[in-house]
Amino acid sequence: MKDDDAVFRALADASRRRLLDRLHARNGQTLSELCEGLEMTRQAVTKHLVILEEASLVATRREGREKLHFINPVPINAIAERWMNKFDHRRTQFLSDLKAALEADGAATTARPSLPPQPKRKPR
Amino acid sequence: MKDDDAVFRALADASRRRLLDRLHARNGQTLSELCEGLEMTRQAVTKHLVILEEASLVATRREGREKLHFINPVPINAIAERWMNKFDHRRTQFLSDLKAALEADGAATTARPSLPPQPKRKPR
DNA sequence: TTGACATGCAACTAAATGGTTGCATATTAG
DNA sequence: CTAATATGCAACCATTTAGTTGCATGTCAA
Repeated sequence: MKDDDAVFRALADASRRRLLDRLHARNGQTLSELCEGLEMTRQAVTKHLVILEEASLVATRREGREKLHFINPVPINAIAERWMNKFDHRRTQFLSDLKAALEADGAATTARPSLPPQPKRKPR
Repeated sequence: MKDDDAVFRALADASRRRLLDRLHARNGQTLSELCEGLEMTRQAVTKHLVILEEASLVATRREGREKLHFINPVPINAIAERWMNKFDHRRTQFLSDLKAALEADGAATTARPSLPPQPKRKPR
């Protein structure tokens, strides 16, 4: 699955996810419609949409002087499904690994994220 | 869901996804183990792992002089599930929108990505 | 036809990102 | 103890990225 990359990268940006949300709310919007109310230039939005297109997350059609944008649900579902399956059949295993790891006598970082800095033990 | 962002960004990089794959293959590996065979410095790998940790995709435990890394399947499943649901209940709608859009008399870009450049219609 | 509207293109900038090198520190094996 | 091993930290660098501005082009309505 080599061109997952484009999809992952496309989804990495919050503005682009917001654009997808907008299309999710109403499919087939024009560029200007998608720009409305965003604190971003039209050009910025254009660039985001291009990236979404290149990841095949959005398809476009020219309608006279305006460009309509449509969600393509396929790649996102494909990835979500693949990654879910990937982690799901081992999910309980991973969870018990994790639990064991965190409970072990070593104080896992992620479980206690904001511990005060441990006083450095005096060097030998 | 505000801290999806960290997860999406963490998953955006192919090296990090590869690290997750490695952990998926064998959970609880040390830093040096995770470095083996990668054409990347240990420091680079460390940075990637930190990003994965900050996204809570990986948890770590210190074991003597080595650091063990464990997959946390929760956030990735959460996101996958949420995005799948989001697009799934409208999936057929989106697909028919898409089909209609692509079939419309306008030649959609995404569907026919490598068309030869259309001869420009002569200007008025 | 003309002007307003919708989009496209290019050059530029600032900041984030992925990576490196060099050195410091902690732990374990002899 | 000492040396080898495992990791941590900081400064630095190159590239990518997200955004801007300015201008060009295409299309519609009056």
